[in-house]
Amino acid sequence: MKSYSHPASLEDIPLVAVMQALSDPCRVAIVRALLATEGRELACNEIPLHISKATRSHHFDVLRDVGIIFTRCEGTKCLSSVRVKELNKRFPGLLKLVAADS
Amino acid sequence: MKSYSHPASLEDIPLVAVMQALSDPCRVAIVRALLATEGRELACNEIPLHISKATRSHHFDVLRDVGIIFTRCEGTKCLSSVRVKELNKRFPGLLKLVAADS
DNA sequence: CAAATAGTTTGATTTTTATCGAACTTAATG
DNA sequence: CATTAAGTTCGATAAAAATCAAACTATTTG
Repeated sequence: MKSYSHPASLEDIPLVAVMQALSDPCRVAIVRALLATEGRELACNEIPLHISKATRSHHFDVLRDVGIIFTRCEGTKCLSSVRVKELNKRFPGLLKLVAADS
Repeated sequence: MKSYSHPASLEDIPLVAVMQALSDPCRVAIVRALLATEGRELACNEIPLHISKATRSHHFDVLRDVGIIFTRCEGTKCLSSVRVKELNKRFPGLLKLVAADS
């Protein structure tokens, strides 16, 4: 079973790193889709994106590496969710910004 | 006399564009320095950065293009400030996030 | 006016990032 | 057990971004 490595604490994540992670339309779409489920987890391919699965996998990596999402495996699926509480603590206002329609 | 073009309204600026602009440490340093003056303007070279003046000029361009800063010329200097009001309207919480020590 | 100051522009280079296809792994399922 | 489903990893490519030196422009100042 695959398992992912996540930053334990968001304290050491620099702001620029999360900005960089959120500077791609696909990744913002992912985060928004996850936020829209109100806590439910989503598998990678449950989010409609016009990219290959390799690229999709890459974008999830980027989001995971900076602590924006948490991913766990279940069977052949990997389910992700936004690390809402921790993000709100570390970067208050960020998620609200992302969730806004803009 | 040089003059700059600024986006008139921030309405059309996508979130990802400002995220991208703020995903560089130099640029975040610039914005923070400007915010720290509480409304006063700063010339490009009044902000300590370990980069050439060409690169510096480039970073100001990027910030200006997405509507984060406003620049006007006075003599040989170009004075910049953060478009606080407009940013707070368009992206509430963003500047607070940037200003935070992190 | 010559020199200094402040910044821009250009052209080149390097680094980073996004992207994909193909081969692979792991788990569920007929 | 063969197949399908869901992702990952690799290697390659292409696009975007950061960086600089050098030459340039415009303005102030001695």
